[in-house]
Amino acid sequence: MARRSEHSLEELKALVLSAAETIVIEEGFSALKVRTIAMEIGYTVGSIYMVFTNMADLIMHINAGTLDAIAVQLEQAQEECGAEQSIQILASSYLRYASQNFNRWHTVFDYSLSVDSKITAWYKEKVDNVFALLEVPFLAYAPALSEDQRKRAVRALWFGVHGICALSLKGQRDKTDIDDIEETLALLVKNFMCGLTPSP
Amino acid sequence: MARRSEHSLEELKALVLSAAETIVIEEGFSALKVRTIAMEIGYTVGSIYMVFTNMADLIMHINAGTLDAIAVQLEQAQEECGAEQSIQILASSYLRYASQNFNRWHTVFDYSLSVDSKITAWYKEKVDNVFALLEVPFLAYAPALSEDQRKRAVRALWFGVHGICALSLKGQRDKTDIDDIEETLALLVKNFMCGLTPSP
DNA sequence: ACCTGAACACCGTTCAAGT
DNA sequence: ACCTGAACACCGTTCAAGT
Repeated sequence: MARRSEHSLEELKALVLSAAETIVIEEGFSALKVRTIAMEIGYTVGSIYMVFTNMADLIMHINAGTLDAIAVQLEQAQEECGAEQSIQILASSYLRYASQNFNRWHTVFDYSLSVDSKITAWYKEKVDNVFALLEVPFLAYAPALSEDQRKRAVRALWFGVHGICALSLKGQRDKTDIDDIEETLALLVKNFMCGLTPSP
Repeated sequence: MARRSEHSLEELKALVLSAAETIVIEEGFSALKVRTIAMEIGYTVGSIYMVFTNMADLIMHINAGTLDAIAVQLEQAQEECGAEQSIQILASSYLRYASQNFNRWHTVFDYSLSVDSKITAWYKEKVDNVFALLEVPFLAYAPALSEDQRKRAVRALWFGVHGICALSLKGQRDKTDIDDIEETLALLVKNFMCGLTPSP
């Protein structure tokens, strides 16, 4: 065989990425294997290494797509309302995304721990993009804060929101569970915002 | 060979667990392999399966020890002071443990995701034990809260504290980094506590 | 009864060989 | 130039065989 040339390298890369995303979404990160991807797209294992340097590279691209999807979800959630409610809505939206796309969402944080400083600039940009979305309502809520103070406040609250999502979404996830997590999330946001501006 | 009988099964189990803990502490979870453990204690792979049903079982025992160590660290940190400062100290102590024992600490949360509802009662008890420690200062700080409200507040703040530790401790961890994380942690705690009791 | 170690069914990655 | 697939160096787990 060899020399099929049915797809360009770019097309092949897209095929691999798409198949890999489907596997992660449907079966989770632990089900992602080179041989499975190859079978799924009708190529052999070697071909995957033509378009991705290794699994870590492929996973980083999967996670980049997830970060984009998270940004889209957060953008869509924006409404005309007060700054505190904006932040509440962003937190709820983040929880909703994490809950409805658990495997995909989880892979982002599962993986970045094993990367060891190989995070590229374009990837970091996608992370920053999500954080930039979160900063907006903070600017409206507490305009008196310095940029450093605001960035720290965003980090504190958002890492906190993520922590609640991550640790809460481990067990079974039915509708009542999600409502309960959302209530915990709302408590964190409410208390935090209250402390951020003692005299509104 | 065979029939060495140099150690009882209990002693063997302790040997395996101790060697495994050392590997996790020194090289991290990803370096933990049955063959390495076996070599380290002078037995062969098969012996490990005499005392642990599989790797998941062994890891759960490693994590149980880590949870105990966290509880000890939090207990030792207790001081004679106000309730809010107590919580600040607990949060700092948790960060200190996570930072100084990163590999071991990280394994607890790395792993529990892949367990799939196989968490035994005695393990859950160790988790509850840590949470019980955290509840104490909340009882002093906001005695008016119902038990449900207090438990939710503890979850909200502590999952938040954990989130900050987990996401912040990924990059390089030098002393200035830790100070920065501690400041973020303190902001979360301060704001949260302020919101918890609007009129103290 | 205790312990071995070969065997099995997996992994990710490479690269000489084909067209 | 593109693609294969055998080969390599790993994994966790099992279990017939030894003493």
